[in-house]
Amino acid sequence: MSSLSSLALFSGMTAADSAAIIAAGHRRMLPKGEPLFLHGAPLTTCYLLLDGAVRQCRQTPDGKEITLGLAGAGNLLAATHLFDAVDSYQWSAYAEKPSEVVAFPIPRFKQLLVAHPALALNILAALSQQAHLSAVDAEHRITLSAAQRLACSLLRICTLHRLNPQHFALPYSKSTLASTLGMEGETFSRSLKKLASLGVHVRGSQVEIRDPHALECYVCGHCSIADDCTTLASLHAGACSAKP
Amino acid sequence: MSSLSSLALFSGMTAADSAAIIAAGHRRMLPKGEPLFLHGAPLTTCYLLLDGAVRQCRQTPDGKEITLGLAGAGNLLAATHLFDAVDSYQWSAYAEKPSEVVAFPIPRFKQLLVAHPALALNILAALSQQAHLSAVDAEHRITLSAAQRLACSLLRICTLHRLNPQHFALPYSKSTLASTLGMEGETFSRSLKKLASLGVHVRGSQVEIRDPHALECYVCGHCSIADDCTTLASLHAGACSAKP
DNA sequence: CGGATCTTTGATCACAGTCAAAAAGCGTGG
DNA sequence: CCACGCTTTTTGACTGTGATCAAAGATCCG
Repeated sequence: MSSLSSLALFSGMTAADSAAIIAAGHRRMLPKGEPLFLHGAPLTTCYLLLDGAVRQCRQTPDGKEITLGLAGAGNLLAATHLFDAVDSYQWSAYAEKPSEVVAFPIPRFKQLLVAHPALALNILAALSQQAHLSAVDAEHRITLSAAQRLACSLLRICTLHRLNPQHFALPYSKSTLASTLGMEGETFSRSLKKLASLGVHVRGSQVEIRDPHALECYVCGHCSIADDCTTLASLHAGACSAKP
Repeated sequence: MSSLSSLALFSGMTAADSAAIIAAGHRRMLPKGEPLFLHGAPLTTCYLLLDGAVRQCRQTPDGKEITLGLAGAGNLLAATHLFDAVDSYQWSAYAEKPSEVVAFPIPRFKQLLVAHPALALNILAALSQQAHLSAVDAEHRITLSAAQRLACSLLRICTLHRLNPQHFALPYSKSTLASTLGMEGETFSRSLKKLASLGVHVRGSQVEIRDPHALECYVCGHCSIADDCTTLASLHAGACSAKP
């Protein structure tokens, strides 16, 4: 990794400290599609994702799969289990792209938490933010249509990856994105169609959002947390705007 | 309150310590229907619910209300905001029944956290558990039908309130329960009908679950976290079984 | 070029939301 | 004890959305 210090997990820490923490784990490459851990397996290790992407999911007894979320570089995986009183993984994690992780035995990582209070605080902040996001997500599933959720997701992708909404490539396959949004591939495809009238044009993985503001009106006017939406805030701040 | 020590928040602490914590806040009675705090208001206070029930909810700009959850005695309200970096409440809270709360100014409460590490750990455990529950809930909304979610909720009510499934009274109005489950009153009513064929009989607020095990099969066979379901575990342990 | 996977399109269906109206509870006051 | 008005719950008819199944197009990669 070029810069560990850019990871939120290490914010407010010295380069020496973050390097020492990384050194306490084992680096490992994970080919695409490989599991990092499996639902129900004994809980031994938590992982810091340095590069790539990991999909976390769960299966019901009757065979349906639910995608819980997609983790990117800088995310800590199975972090909630540090404070949980469980002894097995509560879901599975698979590499969505070839990924690089650092594996920490959980007891070892707990020692690190004690030794580095800033690390513990960063993790708490991340967990809290994540809880926030999943609450927003749950609400979206109730109040928004599939097309609106898709639109929200497109905007979020732009801000998160610092992409230019006027022209960018989807960072994941459409079916992966669909499952992240909790919808079927067919619905995803049809929803994209609906957004065409709002100036969203798609060819393959290339996306063009003619008027991000129009999309925003289409979505955020129905969202109860629009006031505190980080995506919205950075859109307005021009974090991913093309026009200089 | 008869016994503070029975609250999960104070588990592992001396009676003197928990009394001292309580003494740091202001006790207050809240009549039914009154707001405890409102979405968007400046974040000043967190609350410990000693008795009664509080419904937490949010409104979308176009007027829909989403119930986030129902808190009972022993719950800490706005606790996530202790670790969040927000300065206003992210949702509203209203007394569902006449309730008794202890109000803590947030800076004061943070001091208490430092002074009583056990308190901080209990709160973390509660937050973690709550995150877990809301994840389960989100999944249920995707994978289960309204009738199945209702059945799950009935079983959970029995275990949580230590009620006898063969004969108990609903602790909240049907419309409140419906909104907790994220469904309309009409759907709730119709779903109750569907459960009749599984031995669930309702007259007014009196419920009779002839065969809890049958209900369990109806629900949990489709749930990906059935293995680790606390409701299920206590059902099997006979925590609320009538037969001695 | 050929085979595999991913995506789109079409047709159909089931579920829960909506609107409207009837029925059941419930507390109040005569 | 009953009649009254109010709220909550139930029932009915209808609608919209997204899931499902099936098949046709794209796209990718050897």
